[in-house]
Amino acid sequence: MEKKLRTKDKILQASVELFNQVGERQVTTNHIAAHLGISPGNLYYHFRNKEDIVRQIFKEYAKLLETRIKPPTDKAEALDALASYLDAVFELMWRFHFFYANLPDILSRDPALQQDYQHVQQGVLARVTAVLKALKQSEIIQIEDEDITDLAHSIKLLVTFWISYLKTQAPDKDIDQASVYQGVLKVLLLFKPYATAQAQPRISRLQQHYAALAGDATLV
Amino acid sequence: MEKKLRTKDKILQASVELFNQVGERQVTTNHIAAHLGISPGNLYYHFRNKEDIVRQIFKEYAKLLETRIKPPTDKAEALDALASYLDAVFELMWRFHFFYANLPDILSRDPALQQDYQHVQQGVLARVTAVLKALKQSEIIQIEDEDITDLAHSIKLLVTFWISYLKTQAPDKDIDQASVYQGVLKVLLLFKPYATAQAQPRISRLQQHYAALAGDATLV
DNA sequence: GTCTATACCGTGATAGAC
DNA sequence: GTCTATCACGGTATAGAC
Repeated sequence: MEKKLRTKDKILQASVELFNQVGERQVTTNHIAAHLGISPGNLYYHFRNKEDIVRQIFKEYAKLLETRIKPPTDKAEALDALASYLDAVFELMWRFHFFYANLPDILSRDPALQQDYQHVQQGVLARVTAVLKALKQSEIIQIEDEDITDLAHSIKLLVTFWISYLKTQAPDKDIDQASVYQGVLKVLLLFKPYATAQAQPRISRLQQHYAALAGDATLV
Repeated sequence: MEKKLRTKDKILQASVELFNQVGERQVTTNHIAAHLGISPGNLYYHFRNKEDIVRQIFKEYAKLLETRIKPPTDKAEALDALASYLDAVFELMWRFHFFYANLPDILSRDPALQQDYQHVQQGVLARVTAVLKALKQSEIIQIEDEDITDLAHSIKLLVTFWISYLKTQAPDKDIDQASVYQGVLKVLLLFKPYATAQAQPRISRLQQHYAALAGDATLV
């Protein structure tokens, strides 16, 4: 199956790889072509320019986001919805972490991508809000309605810039799965002060689950 | 007084101006020189390269940070210490917002700056932690000791990337003072769930204070 | 200290042969 | 579809005159 990738797909796949490894900004179309052993001209046959490549990668990302993060269906288990949400966040953050490492820069160079991004983000905000409301309804957290949107934004900001934060704190250390899980853990900690007494143990268990995956790495 | 600026200082001052206006990445040494009506060669007489300029600007920033954010002296008024801290954060965020708009990118291009930054950040973390402990001691917030460091990191992350977050949400809107104050307000909201019942009204007042400064702008 | 002129290089992108 | 040229451009940086 892998052998049957068309050049176009190989370019996309190699791009994600290189972007994640050394950062989107540092990777040029020449690098991508060289990495694949094809000519720059060939790359330009398949894509108009580098932005075009990034945009298509984002499309793939957005598609995954949509399929993986479903709105909570039944009110039965809000905490399960949260967990599945966190898993999805982790997966996407890891798979496309180059994107998270320099988001403002990437967006500022491509108005079209900006549009797409903002559209996706509106959906994300709605879903986060929905999860929060479900958690409140299930009496897992106790929060005033007017604070929900703010908390949702805080969560979104934390998720969006967790990788960037890591890079500012320890630029030499490569991003690995454990460090991404640390971000998931931090999100959980934003909830903690809102947790009801009865939900405390369940949240603690979730916390331990992700703590195990995050390893014992400590921030500098 | 202004007229007596030496060329070197004029370059620094113009650089900050341009960086804030259009972003550090887009501004070249040529732009800076042209903006001042001097030759590129002249600029290179005063600075080795652009990184050198950015580094010196950071030094100025770090100096201000140190003089403006003093560790809380007496335990008498922890909440005052917090307020003065928030004011200082605002001032620096506003004055050097180009720096906050693309931190990972700027740092990744200059290992020397990275070093300086990390050193400064260690001090910041210590001070935030000290303020949090003082707030706990004054019974303004209620928090477990083991959570303090995590909260400090969350606050630091929020402050560091607030401008970046704004830019991802609404890239076309220019950063103004009100939008920076919205970030200050968000920091305050991170505290809210930890506030003791007795401190609630005082925190609310602080909140209103910054809300007024932040205007009624709403996030997209 | 300041200028002009210039060399150098990487990047993005295209034309035209195969 | 793919390759081999090849270019224009902009940014960095330096040399040498004033």
